[in-house]
Amino acid sequence: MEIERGAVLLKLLGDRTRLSMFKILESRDCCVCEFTAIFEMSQPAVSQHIRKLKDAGLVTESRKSQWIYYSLNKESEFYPLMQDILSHFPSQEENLKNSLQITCD
Amino acid sequence: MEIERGAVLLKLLGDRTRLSMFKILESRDCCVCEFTAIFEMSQPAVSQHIRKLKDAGLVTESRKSQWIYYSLNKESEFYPLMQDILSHFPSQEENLKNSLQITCD
DNA sequence: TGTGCATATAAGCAAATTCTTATATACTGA
DNA sequence: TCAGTATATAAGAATTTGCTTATATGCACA
Repeated sequence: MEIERGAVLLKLLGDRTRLSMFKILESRDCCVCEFTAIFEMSQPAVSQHIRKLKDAGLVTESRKSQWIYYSLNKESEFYPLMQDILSHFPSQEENLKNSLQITCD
Repeated sequence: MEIERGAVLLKLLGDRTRLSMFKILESRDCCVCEFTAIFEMSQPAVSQHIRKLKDAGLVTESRKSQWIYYSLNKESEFYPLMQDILSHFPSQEENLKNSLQITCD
């Protein structure tokens, strides 16, 4: 992988919120409203983070009626590196628990 | 490793110049004047990048008369992750060649 | 068709980032 | 001790980032 392009990926992962998002997406797909609950962050803020990931081809979206679920894009040239990086971090179960009572359905 | 602290490392690596520096330091120690030649970048700019790496404990320095050589800090808690990341990138031999005629000595 | 919820996007702002130039410090060797 | 080289640091400017608030779009369901 090119240094130039790799640096872009690493910069995207180099943000607390986005890194957590990735780690969560590693274990299950999520929609925006879940992230707003998990991170106690405004909906536009979450959408803007996701936009960056989508623009870089790191995540894919699939609409399920009102909701849009985001997943890690396993086809991305960055996916192997992403996996390696994520393996160094603990699962974000705690964060997920925080949002259990607010899960959208 | 904590997400919070990991994001700091990834942000530091998420810069084209610093990522190249890391990759070069993986194969050999370097001093500031070499980096200025390799990257065709001003000396203060290089020093400021290195300062960030040093502050995060990612590199160590050792003075050799006039020159200060920087090395990857193998004792850093981040070192295993750094290694994993760097393994995805090609060696920076080309950049090193560019500076061969300018090596300081 | 109209209302409500989920999401996207735009515009604006404050803070962070990355340079620049200027200057200070540390070492070497005549 | 002085001149030259290597490096660090400070201050300032331009750019980028990550939020905010306001508004638009898309879908579901009565």
